[in-house]
Amino acid sequence: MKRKVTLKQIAKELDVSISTVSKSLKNSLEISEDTRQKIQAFAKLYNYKPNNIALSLKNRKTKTICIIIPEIIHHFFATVISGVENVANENGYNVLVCLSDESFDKEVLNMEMLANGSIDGFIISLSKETQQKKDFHHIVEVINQGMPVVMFDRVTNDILCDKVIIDDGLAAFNATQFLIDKGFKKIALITTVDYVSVGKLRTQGYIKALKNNDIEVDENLILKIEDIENFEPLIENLLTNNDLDAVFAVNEIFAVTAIKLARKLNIKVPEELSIIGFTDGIISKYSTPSISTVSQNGIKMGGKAAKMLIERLEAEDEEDEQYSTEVIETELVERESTS
Amino acid sequence: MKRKVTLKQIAKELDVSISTVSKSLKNSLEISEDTRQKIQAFAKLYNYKPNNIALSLKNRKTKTICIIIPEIIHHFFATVISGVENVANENGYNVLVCLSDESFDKEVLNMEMLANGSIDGFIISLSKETQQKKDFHHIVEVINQGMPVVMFDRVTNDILCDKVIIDDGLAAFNATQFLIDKGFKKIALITTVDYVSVGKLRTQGYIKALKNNDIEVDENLILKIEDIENFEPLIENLLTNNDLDAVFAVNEIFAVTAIKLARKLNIKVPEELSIIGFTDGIISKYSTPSISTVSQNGIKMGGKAAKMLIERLEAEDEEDEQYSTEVIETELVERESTS
DNA sequence: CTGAAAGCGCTTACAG
DNA sequence: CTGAAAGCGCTTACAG
Repeated sequence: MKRKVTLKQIAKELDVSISTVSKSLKNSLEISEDTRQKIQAFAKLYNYKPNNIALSLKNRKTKTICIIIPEIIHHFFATVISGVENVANENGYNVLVCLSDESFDKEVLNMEMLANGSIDGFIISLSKETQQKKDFHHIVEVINQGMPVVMFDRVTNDILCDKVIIDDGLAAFNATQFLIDKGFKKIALITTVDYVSVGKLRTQGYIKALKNNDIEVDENLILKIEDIENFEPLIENLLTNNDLDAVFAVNEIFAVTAIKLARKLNIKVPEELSIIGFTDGIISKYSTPSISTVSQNGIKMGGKAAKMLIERLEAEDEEDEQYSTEVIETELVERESTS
Repeated sequence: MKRKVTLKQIAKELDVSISTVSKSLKNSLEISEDTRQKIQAFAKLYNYKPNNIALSLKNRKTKTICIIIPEIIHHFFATVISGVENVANENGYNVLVCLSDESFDKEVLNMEMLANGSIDGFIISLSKETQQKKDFHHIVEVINQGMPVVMFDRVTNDILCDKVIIDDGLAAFNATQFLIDKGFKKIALITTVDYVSVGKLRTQGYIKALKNNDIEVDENLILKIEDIENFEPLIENLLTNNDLDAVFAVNEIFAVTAIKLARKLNIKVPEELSIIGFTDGIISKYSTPSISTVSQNGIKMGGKAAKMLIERLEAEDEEDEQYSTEVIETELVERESTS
């Protein structure tokens, strides 16, 4: 077991100074061809690699960025990580992944712990609890310290920073319009409670589409789900008590659950009921029938977020306080659950 | 924008030495109650937090561990990350996630980049390509440098280190036996090529179960899939050309694809064909019919792996070179696709 | 062409 | 009770 070799050891071994070794390894012309070669050969032999931590301390940057997500189990977030990884690696950055588990405290803890020099910047999608509390002090603090933050998907207007989102309202509007164009009138919405930013926006898009087409908004057809555990009876009720034409669900789980319950209730999908989901994940693809859905390109979102963060990190002029919000386009993927 | 405050600045501001500040903040009894209080108050006011990088350099440990996985999109791996995060965080460790994308080169690059002081240890599941090449020099090197490595799921006997696995052979044996007990004789296997360690072991378990029950092993019923892209025709062939009683698939995707193709071919599942999958992921749960499967508790695997790594990191006596292999129990989850 | 010195931000054994 | 010094592993402006 040979420990990692350091400049100091090489210097001692070769009886030169540490500076000479350092410069030789960087191929500095200051050093004579001769000693350079000797030192480089020796270093290669001992497989010398500079210590990253020492470099980080010296350079005051770590070349690692952190992405904080609410849940890794959600396919969408896994997808975003993948996108972040790709462009981060391309640019020589490492990625630290933190899970908030939808908890405000864990989100705060993670940020505080890492803001002290461990990383160069954050990419974050807010936890539910944070969105509910509307307490963003931890993020503001980090930004005030001069550390760049890019928010994605679950963002807030209360914070000024770079953001990458989809147009949730428009996407929901389009999905609903798609159903209306098929001739459907009784279109139910299965959504989240309003404090989840994207859920609220999608609800608004749904309502707008109905109004635009002079269809009355029936509150009984709007199901806002709070508890992620026991929502099946609620959906079952919705399906049983209303003679629905179609359902628009704001995520995969709600959509696939609606499909399964419809089957149980002997409602044929798509013949008697059309269903559209949101997030083009693995469930939508492999469900039977497969689910038509609004695709949200997580890889692209993650890639864009990483790009924005890295550009800010490497910007020379720190004064450039022009934050921007990038909107990733979505598209409606038609599959078996509609028409 | 106030930059992070350092010990040096506090010392200057309060006109004491850096040592005094450092000690005061650690509540050292060496320092008088008085100055301690004064310094602590000041530090709190300026929200002083020690710089992690400096601590890492000083302590020669970073309190961060890295997990390298082949794919984050696989629900199972996402699940393992979650398990690692949990116990790592409980113990004050951060988690760096790296994706090898099943590529040998990316795996090597990731390890080499991080082995130079950035992290304290690795948790890794081998990429396909690495398993095919059987080239493990990067892992051996890291271990030789004294950095602990824990392998999970896709492991190799060629490396001595801590491991956490499931008994793939036994689990496959049990799943096959379960089908045999139902009275099925023509049981097909959809598996991976042999160089994927877990695929091979599962294949062996299947064969052993058949032999144990004096059922002839029919090579035509064993489908080894190499290409992850275009395997549907292969499965369709398998289903069409053999009058199967049951199918055992070594992962979710193969299982759900078999179900979808059976439906297309008008073969009723489970009435005419029973199907068992592997890995209790989200697809199995939400498929129609839902899929009976061998559950592989990723959270538990990840947690165990992290525990083993951290224990080794914090072991006093470095001489304890007793590596162990933990086996996580699996269970057969019965759902709609069987019987 | 080579090396001593200062510094990144911290800790701690040692002097006074 | 307080502080100067050395050190973690590196880089670089400055002397010689």
